[in-house]
Amino acid sequence: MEFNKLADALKTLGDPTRLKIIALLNMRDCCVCELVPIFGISQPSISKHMSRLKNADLVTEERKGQWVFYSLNRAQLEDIGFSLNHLPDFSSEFDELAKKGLLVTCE
Amino acid sequence: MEFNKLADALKTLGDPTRLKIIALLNMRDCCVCELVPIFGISQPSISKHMSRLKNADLVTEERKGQWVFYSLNRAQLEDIGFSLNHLPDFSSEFDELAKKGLLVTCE
DNA sequence: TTCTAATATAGCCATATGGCTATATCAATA
DNA sequence: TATTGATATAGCCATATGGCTATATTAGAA
Repeated sequence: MEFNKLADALKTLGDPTRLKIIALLNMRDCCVCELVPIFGISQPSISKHMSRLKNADLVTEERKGQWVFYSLNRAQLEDIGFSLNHLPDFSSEFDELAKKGLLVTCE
Repeated sequence: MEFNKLADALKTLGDPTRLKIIALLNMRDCCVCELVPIFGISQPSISKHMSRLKNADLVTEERKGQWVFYSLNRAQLEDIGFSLNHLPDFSSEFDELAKKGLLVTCE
């Protein structure tokens, strides 16, 4: 792992929105349209965050039909020495989504 | 650990200069006048970085005579889930300092 | 007390960043 | 094919950031 890439990965994690996205992905893969109502910011803003996370190799993407699902790259998180165990539990966000019928289940 | 403080600590680590300072402090406590020649940036710039690291509780300071020595706050690094084991070895920087007679030893 | 070395603070500037709206792209469906 | 829903990209704007110089502060030495 090149040093500047390590620093960039940490900087990328160091934004509250992106860090919470990481915490959410730790529980369940997500697509952009699920994250938008959770954060209450615009779809392009979420897309930009995902792009940045992807660029730092912290997440991977997989298209499923019209959705793009994002997953944690746990190997990369391991490589930069970051442990997910210290992140808060945001599972209630998914309960909220489910209540509103906004959970996207695929396959 | 409050979530925004966690994010701020990661963001603070995510600057190459500060991350290298953390790696250096992992080997040996340092004062500002040692870090200046290592990084080749101005003394106020180093001071500002130390101030930011201190503000994120990542380091502590202790004045010893005219010097201020900075130490890692290992408990805080533990709390944010960051492991020092993945940082490169920068011990040669101290060898260089020693060669130039710039190592500050106190007590 | 006066001078010097180490450190911190103030304030400037160019760049990066995180939000936004508008628009393009891509996949599924009518 | 035409439309609709999901996502990405382009480009704007206000704020944060990391460098700098100038200056203040603090501690030790002359």
